[in-house]
Amino acid sequence: MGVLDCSDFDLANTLGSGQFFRYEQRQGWYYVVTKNKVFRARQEGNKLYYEGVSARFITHFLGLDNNYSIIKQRLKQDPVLARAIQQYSGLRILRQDPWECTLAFLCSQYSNIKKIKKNLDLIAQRFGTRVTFKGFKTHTTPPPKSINDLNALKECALGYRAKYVYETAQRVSDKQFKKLRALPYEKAKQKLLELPGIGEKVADCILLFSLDFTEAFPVDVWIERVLRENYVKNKHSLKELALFGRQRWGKMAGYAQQYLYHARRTQ
DNA sequence: GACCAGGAATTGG
DNA sequence: CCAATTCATGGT
Repeated sequence: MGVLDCSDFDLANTLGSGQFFRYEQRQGWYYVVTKNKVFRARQEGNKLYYEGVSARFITHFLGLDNNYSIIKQRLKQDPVLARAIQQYSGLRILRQDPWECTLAFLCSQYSNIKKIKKNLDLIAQRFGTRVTFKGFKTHTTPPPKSINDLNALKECALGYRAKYVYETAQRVSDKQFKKLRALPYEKAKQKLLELPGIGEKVADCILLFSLDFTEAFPVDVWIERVLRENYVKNKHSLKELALFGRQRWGKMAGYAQQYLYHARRTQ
Protein backbone atom coordinates (compact mmCIF):
# COMPACT_ATOMS: atom_id res chain seq x y z
CA MET A 1 0.00 0.00 0.00
CA GLY A 2 1.19 3.48 -0.86
CA VAL A 3 0.40 6.80 0.70
CA LEU A 4 0.48 10.28 -0.82
CA ASP A 5 0.15 13.75 0.61
CA CYS A 6 -2.64 15.68 -0.98
CA SER A 7 -4.05 19.13 -0.40
CA ASP A 8 -6.85 20.83 -2.29
CA PHE A 9 -8.15 17.35 -2.93
CA ASP A 10 -11.41 15.57 -2.24
CA LEU A 11 -11.51 12.02 -3.59
CA ALA A 12 -15.22 11.45 -3.04
CA ASN A 13 -16.36 14.63 -4.76
CA THR A 14 -13.80 14.36 -7.54
CA LEU A 15 -15.00 10.87 -8.45
CA GLY A 16 -18.61 11.79 -7.82
CA SER A 17 -18.78 14.97 -9.86
CA GLY A 18 -20.05 13.34 -13.02
CA GLN A 19 -16.79 13.31 -14.93
CA PHE A 20 -16.08 9.61 -14.33
CA PHE A 21 -18.31 6.60 -13.94
CA ARG A 22 -16.36 3.41 -13.37
CA TYR A 23 -15.87 3.43 -9.63
CA GLU A 24 -17.56 1.92 -6.64
CA GLN A 25 -17.40 2.59 -2.92
CA ARG A 26 -16.91 -0.46 -0.71
CA GLN A 27 -15.91 -0.68 2.91
CA GLY A 28 -14.37 2.76 2.99
CA TRP A 29 -12.42 2.27 -0.22
CA TYR A 30 -13.11 3.65 -3.67
CA TYR A 31 -12.48 0.95 -6.27
CA VAL A 32 -11.62 2.49 -9.61
CA VAL A 33 -11.44 0.85 -13.02
CA THR A 34 -9.66 2.75 -15.76
CA LYS A 35 -8.66 1.17 -19.04
CA ASN A 36 -7.06 -2.15 -18.01
CA LYS A 37 -6.15 -1.03 -14.49
CA VAL A 38 -7.97 -1.50 -11.21
CA PHE A 39 -6.97 0.30 -8.04
CA ARG A 40 -8.46 1.29 -4.76
CA ALA A 41 -7.97 4.50 -2.79
CA ARG A 42 -9.03 5.88 0.56
CA GLN A 43 -8.60 9.42 1.83
CA GLU A 44 -8.03 10.49 5.40
CA GLY A 45 -7.54 14.24 5.59
CA ASN A 46 -4.55 15.14 3.48
CA LYS A 47 -3.40 11.54 3.19
CA LEU A 48 -4.35 9.36 0.26
CA TYR A 49 -3.86 5.62 0.70
CA TYR A 50 -3.86 3.55 -2.47
CA GLU A 51 -3.20 0.07 -3.81
CA GLY A 52 -3.01 -1.47 -7.28
CA VAL A 53 -1.16 1.20 -9.24
CA SER A 54 2.02 3.24 -8.95
CA ALA A 55 2.28 6.60 -7.20
CA ARG A 56 3.13 8.09 -10.56
CA PHE A 57 -0.03 6.75 -12.18
CA ILE A 58 -2.43 7.74 -9.45
CA THR A 59 -0.89 11.20 -9.12
CA HIS A 60 -1.40 11.81 -12.81
CA PHE A 61 -4.87 10.24 -13.01
CA LEU A 62 -6.24 12.20 -10.06
CA GLY A 63 -4.53 15.40 -11.14
CA LEU A 64 -2.60 15.68 -7.88
CA ASP A 65 0.38 17.19 -9.72
CA ASN A 66 -1.73 20.17 -10.75
CA ASN A 67 -1.54 23.29 -8.61
CA TYR A 68 -5.08 24.39 -7.81
CA SER A 69 -4.29 27.37 -5.61
CA ILE A 70 -3.77 29.65 -8.61
CA ILE A 71 -6.83 28.32 -10.40
CA LYS A 72 -9.07 28.74 -7.36
CA GLN A 73 -7.71 32.13 -6.51
CA ARG A 74 -8.52 33.43 -9.97
CA LEU A 75 -11.95 31.80 -10.20
CA LYS A 76 -12.96 32.98 -6.73
CA GLN A 77 -13.16 36.54 -8.05
CA ASP A 78 -16.50 35.43 -9.41
CA PRO A 79 -19.07 35.37 -6.57
CA VAL A 80 -21.05 32.40 -7.92
CA LEU A 81 -17.85 30.40 -8.32
CA ALA A 82 -16.56 31.53 -4.94
CA ARG A 83 -19.48 29.80 -3.27
CA ALA A 84 -19.09 26.63 -5.34
CA ILE A 85 -15.35 26.50 -4.67
CA GLN A 86 -15.85 27.03 -0.97
CA GLN A 87 -18.34 24.20 -0.93
CA TYR A 88 -16.29 21.78 -3.04
CA SER A 89 -12.80 22.97 -2.38
CA GLY A 90 -11.09 19.70 -3.26
CA LEU A 91 -12.79 19.11 -6.58
CA ARG A 92 -10.35 18.26 -9.36
CA ILE A 93 -10.44 17.40 -13.03
CA LEU A 94 -9.29 13.82 -13.61
CA ARG A 95 -6.96 12.85 -16.43
CA GLN A 96 -8.82 10.04 -18.06
CA ASP A 97 -7.93 7.79 -20.91
CA PRO A 98 -9.29 9.43 -24.10
CA TRP A 99 -11.01 6.35 -25.50
CA GLU A 100 -12.54 5.42 -22.17
CA CYS A 101 -13.74 8.98 -21.81
CA THR A 102 -15.18 8.98 -25.33
CA LEU A 103 -17.02 5.74 -24.65
CA ALA A 104 -18.43 7.08 -21.39
CA PHE A 105 -19.70 10.34 -22.85
CA LEU A 106 -21.17 8.65 -25.92
CA CYS A 107 -23.25 6.69 -23.41
CA SER A 108 -23.98 9.81 -21.38
CA GLN A 109 -25.99 11.70 -23.95
CA TYR A 110 -29.53 12.37 -22.78
CA SER A 111 -29.08 9.82 -20.00
CA ASN A 112 -28.48 9.69 -16.27
CA ILE A 113 -25.48 8.71 -14.19
CA LYS A 114 -26.87 5.42 -12.88
CA LYS A 115 -27.73 4.29 -16.35
CA ILE A 116 -24.38 5.39 -17.77
CA LYS A 117 -22.63 3.28 -15.12
CA LYS A 118 -24.80 0.33 -16.03
CA ASN A 119 -24.07 0.79 -19.75
CA LEU A 120 -20.31 0.92 -19.15
CA ASP A 121 -20.37 -2.15 -16.89
CA LEU A 122 -22.36 -4.12 -19.45
CA ILE A 123 -19.98 -3.08 -22.23
CA ALA A 124 -16.99 -4.08 -20.10
CA GLN A 125 -18.62 -7.41 -19.22
CA ARG A 126 -19.31 -8.17 -22.85
CA PHE A 127 -16.11 -6.91 -24.49
CA GLY A 128 -13.56 -6.47 -21.69
CA THR A 129 -11.42 -8.83 -19.64
CA ARG A 130 -12.45 -10.22 -16.29
CA VAL A 131 -10.30 -9.06 -13.37
CA THR A 132 -10.45 -9.43 -9.61
CA PHE A 133 -8.66 -7.05 -7.29
CA LYS A 134 -8.83 -7.48 -3.51
CA GLY A 135 -12.06 -9.37 -3.95
CA PHE A 136 -13.54 -6.69 -6.19
CA LYS A 137 -14.72 -8.41 -9.37
CA THR A 138 -14.94 -6.26 -12.47
CA HIS A 139 -14.00 -6.05 -16.15
CA THR A 140 -11.46 -3.88 -17.92
CA THR A 141 -12.58 -1.26 -20.43
CA PRO A 142 -12.29 -2.75 -23.92
CA PRO A 143 -10.14 -0.95 -26.50
CA PRO A 144 -11.93 0.42 -29.60
CA LYS A 145 -10.97 -2.55 -31.78
CA SER A 146 -12.59 -5.02 -29.37
CA ILE A 147 -16.00 -3.43 -29.74
CA ASN A 148 -16.90 -5.05 -33.02
CA ASP A 149 -20.37 -6.52 -32.54
CA LEU A 150 -23.33 -4.17 -32.91
CA ASN A 151 -25.87 -6.75 -31.78
CA ALA A 152 -23.92 -7.41 -28.59
CA LEU A 153 -23.72 -3.64 -28.01
CA LYS A 154 -27.48 -3.37 -28.35
CA GLU A 155 -27.78 -5.75 -25.41
CA CYS A 156 -25.91 -3.22 -23.24
CA ALA A 157 -29.07 -1.10 -22.81
CA LEU A 158 -27.64 1.68 -24.95
CA GLY A 159 -30.74 2.22 -27.03
CA TYR A 160 -30.11 4.45 -30.04
CA ARG A 161 -26.59 5.19 -28.73
CA ALA A 162 -25.44 1.68 -29.66
CA LYS A 163 -24.81 2.62 -33.27
CA TYR A 164 -22.80 5.69 -32.24
CA VAL A 165 -20.57 3.61 -29.98
CA TYR A 166 -20.16 0.98 -32.67
CA GLU A 167 -19.37 3.42 -35.49
CA THR A 168 -17.01 5.55 -33.42
CA ALA A 169 -15.20 2.47 -32.09
CA GLN A 170 -14.54 1.40 -35.68
CA ARG A 171 -13.03 4.75 -36.55
CA VAL A 172 -10.75 5.68 -33.65
CA SER A 173 -7.48 4.50 -32.15
CA ASP A 174 -5.24 5.47 -29.26
CA LYS A 175 -2.82 6.85 -31.81
CA GLN A 176 -5.38 9.26 -33.23
CA PHE A 177 -6.35 10.50 -29.80
CA LYS A 178 -2.69 11.14 -29.05
CA LYS A 179 -2.40 13.30 -32.15
CA LEU A 180 -5.25 15.50 -30.97
CA ARG A 181 -3.16 16.65 -28.05
CA ALA A 182 -0.80 18.50 -30.36
CA LEU A 183 -3.61 20.48 -32.01
CA PRO A 184 -5.13 23.76 -30.89
CA TYR A 185 -8.50 23.48 -29.12
CA GLU A 186 -10.66 24.36 -32.11
CA LYS A 187 -8.90 21.91 -34.43
CA ALA A 188 -8.98 19.05 -31.96
CA LYS A 189 -12.67 19.67 -31.39
CA GLN A 190 -13.31 19.77 -35.12
CA LYS A 191 -11.75 16.30 -35.44
CA LEU A 192 -13.91 14.89 -32.64
CA LEU A 193 -17.06 16.39 -34.16
CA GLU A 194 -16.50 14.30 -37.30
CA LEU A 195 -17.26 11.18 -35.28
CA PRO A 196 -20.88 9.95 -35.15
CA GLY A 197 -22.64 10.68 -31.88
CA ILE A 198 -20.12 13.29 -30.83
CA GLY A 199 -21.53 16.81 -30.76
CA GLU A 200 -20.47 20.02 -29.04
CA LYS A 201 -21.06 18.86 -25.49
CA VAL A 202 -19.52 15.40 -25.72
CA ALA A 203 -16.52 16.76 -27.64
CA ASP A 204 -15.88 19.31 -24.88
CA CYS A 205 -16.11 16.58 -22.23
CA ILE A 206 -13.51 14.48 -24.03
CA LEU A 207 -11.24 17.48 -24.55
CA LEU A 208 -11.47 18.56 -20.91
CA PHE A 209 -11.51 15.25 -19.08
CA SER A 210 -8.95 13.34 -21.14
CA LEU A 211 -6.91 15.61 -23.39
CA ASP A 212 -5.92 18.48 -21.07
CA PHE A 213 -7.85 21.17 -22.96
CA THR A 214 -8.79 23.10 -19.86
CA GLU A 215 -10.46 25.81 -21.94
CA ALA A 216 -13.18 23.34 -22.97
CA PHE A 217 -16.52 24.30 -21.43
CA PRO A 218 -19.09 21.50 -21.78
CA VAL A 219 -22.62 22.86 -21.56
CA ASP A 220 -25.22 20.38 -20.36
CA VAL A 221 -28.65 21.08 -18.85
CA TRP A 222 -27.16 21.92 -15.44
CA ILE A 223 -24.57 24.37 -16.73
CA GLU A 224 -27.26 25.87 -18.91
CA ARG A 225 -29.33 26.46 -15.78
CA VAL A 226 -26.44 28.00 -13.85
CA LEU A 227 -25.61 30.35 -16.70
CA ARG A 228 -29.19 31.45 -17.26
CA GLU A 229 -29.77 31.91 -13.53
CA ASN A 230 -26.61 33.89 -12.88
CA TYR A 231 -24.91 35.17 -15.98
CA VAL A 232 -26.93 35.57 -19.17
CA LYS A 233 -30.35 37.14 -19.46
CA ASN A 234 -31.20 36.80 -23.11
CA LYS A 235 -31.94 33.57 -24.87
CA HIS A 236 -28.73 32.06 -26.20
CA SER A 237 -28.05 28.79 -27.94
CA LEU A 238 -26.03 26.11 -26.16
CA LYS A 239 -23.16 26.84 -28.51
CA GLU A 240 -23.25 30.51 -27.53
CA LEU A 241 -23.31 29.56 -23.86
CA ALA A 242 -20.18 27.42 -24.33
CA LEU A 243 -18.50 30.35 -26.05
CA PHE A 244 -19.52 32.60 -23.15
CA GLY A 245 -17.79 30.24 -20.71
CA ARG A 246 -14.61 30.12 -22.74
CA GLN A 247 -14.53 33.89 -23.15
CA ARG A 248 -15.21 34.58 -19.50
CA TRP A 249 -12.83 32.07 -17.96
CA GLY A 250 -10.35 31.32 -20.76
CA LYS A 251 -7.98 28.48 -19.99
CA MET A 252 -9.77 27.99 -16.69
CA ALA A 253 -13.22 27.55 -18.19
CA GLY A 254 -13.11 23.79 -17.73
CA TYR A 255 -12.37 24.10 -14.02
CA ALA A 256 -15.12 26.70 -13.66
CA GLN A 257 -17.51 24.35 -15.36
CA GLN A 258 -16.72 21.52 -12.97
CA TYR A 259 -17.29 23.60 -9.83
CA LEU A 260 -20.49 25.10 -11.22
CA TYR A 261 -21.82 21.78 -12.43
CA HIS A 262 -21.26 19.90 -9.20
CA ALA A 263 -22.51 22.71 -6.98
CA ARG A 264 -25.68 23.16 -9.04
CA ARG A 265 -26.41 19.45 -9.21
CA THR A 266 -26.03 18.91 -5.49
CA GLN A 267 -28.00 22.03 -4.65
C1' DG B 1 -33.40 28.40 -36.10
C1' DA B 2 -37.13 25.36 -34.51
C1' DC B 3 -38.79 20.91 -34.11
C1' DC B 4 -38.60 15.99 -33.35
C1' DA B 5 -37.30 10.97 -33.04
C1' DG B 6 -33.93 7.94 -31.12
C1' DG B 7 -34.39 3.78 -26.37
C1' DA B 8 -34.00 2.84 -21.87
C1' DA B 9 -33.87 3.60 -17.06
C1' DT B 10 -34.34 6.48 -13.06
C1' DT B 11 -36.87 9.88 -10.65
C1' DG B 12 -41.02 12.23 -9.20
C1' DG B 13 -45.77 12.76 -8.39
C1' DC C 1 -48.54 3.20 -11.23
C1' DC C 2 -47.74 6.46 -14.97
C1' DA C 3 -45.61 10.68 -16.43
C1' DA C 4 -41.54 13.41 -16.65
C1' DT C 5 -36.82 13.67 -16.88
C1' DT C 6 -32.30 12.39 -17.98
C1' DC C 7 -24.33 15.42 -18.36
C1' DA C 8 -27.54 15.51 -26.76
C1' DT C 9 -27.14 14.39 -31.53
C1' DG C 10 -28.56 14.18 -36.13
C1' DG C 11 -31.92 14.81 -39.45
C1' DT C 12 -35.66 17.50 -41.46
